[in-house]
Amino acid sequence: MNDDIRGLTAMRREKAAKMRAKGVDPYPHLFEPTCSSKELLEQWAEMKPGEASEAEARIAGRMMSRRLMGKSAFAHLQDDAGQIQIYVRQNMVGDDAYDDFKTLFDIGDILGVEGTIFRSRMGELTVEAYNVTMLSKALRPLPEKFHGLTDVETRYRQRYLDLIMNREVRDVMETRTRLVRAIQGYMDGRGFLEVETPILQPVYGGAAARPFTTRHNVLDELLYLRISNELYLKRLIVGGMERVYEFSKDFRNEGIDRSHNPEFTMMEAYQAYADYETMMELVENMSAQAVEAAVGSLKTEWQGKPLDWTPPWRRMSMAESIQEATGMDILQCGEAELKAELDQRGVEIPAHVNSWGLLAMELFEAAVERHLFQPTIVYDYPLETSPLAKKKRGDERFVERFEAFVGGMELGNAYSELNDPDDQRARLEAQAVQRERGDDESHMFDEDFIRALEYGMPPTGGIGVGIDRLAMLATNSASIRDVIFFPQMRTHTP
RNA sequence: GACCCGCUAGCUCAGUGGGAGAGCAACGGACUUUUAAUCCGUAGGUCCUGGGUUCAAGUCCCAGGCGGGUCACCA
Repeated sequence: MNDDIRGLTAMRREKAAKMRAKGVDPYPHLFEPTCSSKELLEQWAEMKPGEASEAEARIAGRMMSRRLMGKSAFAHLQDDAGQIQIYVRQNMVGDDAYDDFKTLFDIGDILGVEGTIFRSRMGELTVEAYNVTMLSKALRPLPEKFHGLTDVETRYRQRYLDLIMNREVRDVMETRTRLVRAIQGYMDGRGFLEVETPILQPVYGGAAARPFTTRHNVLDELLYLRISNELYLKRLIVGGMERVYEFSKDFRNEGIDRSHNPEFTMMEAYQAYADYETMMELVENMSAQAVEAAVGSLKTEWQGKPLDWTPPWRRMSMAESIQEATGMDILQCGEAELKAELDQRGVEIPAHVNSWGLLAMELFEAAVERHLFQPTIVYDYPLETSPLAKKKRGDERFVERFEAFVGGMELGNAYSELNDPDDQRARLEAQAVQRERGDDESHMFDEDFIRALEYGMPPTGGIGVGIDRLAMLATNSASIRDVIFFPQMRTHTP
């Protein structure tokens, strides 16, 4: 934003110019370190304070601190693996080089150092330099060394600065990557094939949400950024690919809060010749295995309370869960009683919530969902809530659907997938009616998807798991912004 | 979208209607095992923006911006 931060940037630019005047490039092309800070620290772990070695090392990193003491100086370099101290002595590097280090180098610069190993009297392993090279001159100053960078807005908007100053950020993101790797390993091991399906879709579906829109110029067509990849993965099941999964970046044009980012990651999986009970076992075992691989334990902490991922998870029907929380048996209640209970709880009922099933869902969300702390599977949802799920065997008021809740958040959603094309057509037509009544999040009608089902889809179980939320839970991060490198922010208008 | 809180030096933060401050970073000087190095000195401000009240506004009021939180929305 500021071209010159109170003269600090201009001063650093001048230093770069002075280097160029001496024939030294402040942005040289290559420097090849022989080891990392971490490797050195491990290799010399046994060295005692005051000891020195002839062994040489070449390291590189960002100078994070510096202590100038006349004719010698200590500094810390930070690299990918951590930090290591360097020692620069005038009669070792030479008068000119030492003077450059003092006057032309700044905290924040990226340096290359060649030197020998010793451990200081105070016990810190140190590289004594005989050569210090500027690898990249930093024109902007780093935040203060002790308090670092804490302003959350700056941390999100300038994540690179956050990463330089706050090591925990990278630890969280590394855990996230380990989760993803572990899930891929789990799914691959069960014979699933990882696939990719379109992000740009002419008809969006697979979820109830408002989409982002865009336009293809040459086709002159309106396109939607996917809110889900469900209908494409089911087309693959129709095509005879019996086990598929995809890590899908989905986009939903809704509010932003601690557990919602407009662009987020969902892992969806579909398995032929399976149903929602198969998926219950899958989500428990997959999540548990991923969490254990990522953080080393099945027992984690979430917002001050212990969380135990060990399968099997608690299971109850939605009706049971409502009865437990409110004492009401929704199976014995009509719409009027549900409405009365919602009124009493101060819940405003949206216009499109106009049936027993939708009212029951409303009550579940208001009274139960946020209290499901330990991993819990809630199954059998009212028919109207899920146009893509099969009706429940033996009770057609419900569908074979479950959601998994952890820490009061929805982690996953699964069905015995609807494969009767005529039933599917009827359900999507009912959604169209809902849409006309003002529910702008109801499903679009996807003619080609119906056509695919008309060729025959085997009985199938499917599931979607929120990867950002799993990462939040595994790393005890209170906000989804802490597990996404670049969370959505309003554009600054100066 | 509603309500609450925050926004002061590069960073972290004090600031009681009347002189805009500290620490770190920077700049100059001393110092060859320091590590929040130490010591002496210097410079650095759109107090988020715009109005208003007042003799006087960083401080009080109104509107707006950005962020955080709570709620609403949220397959």
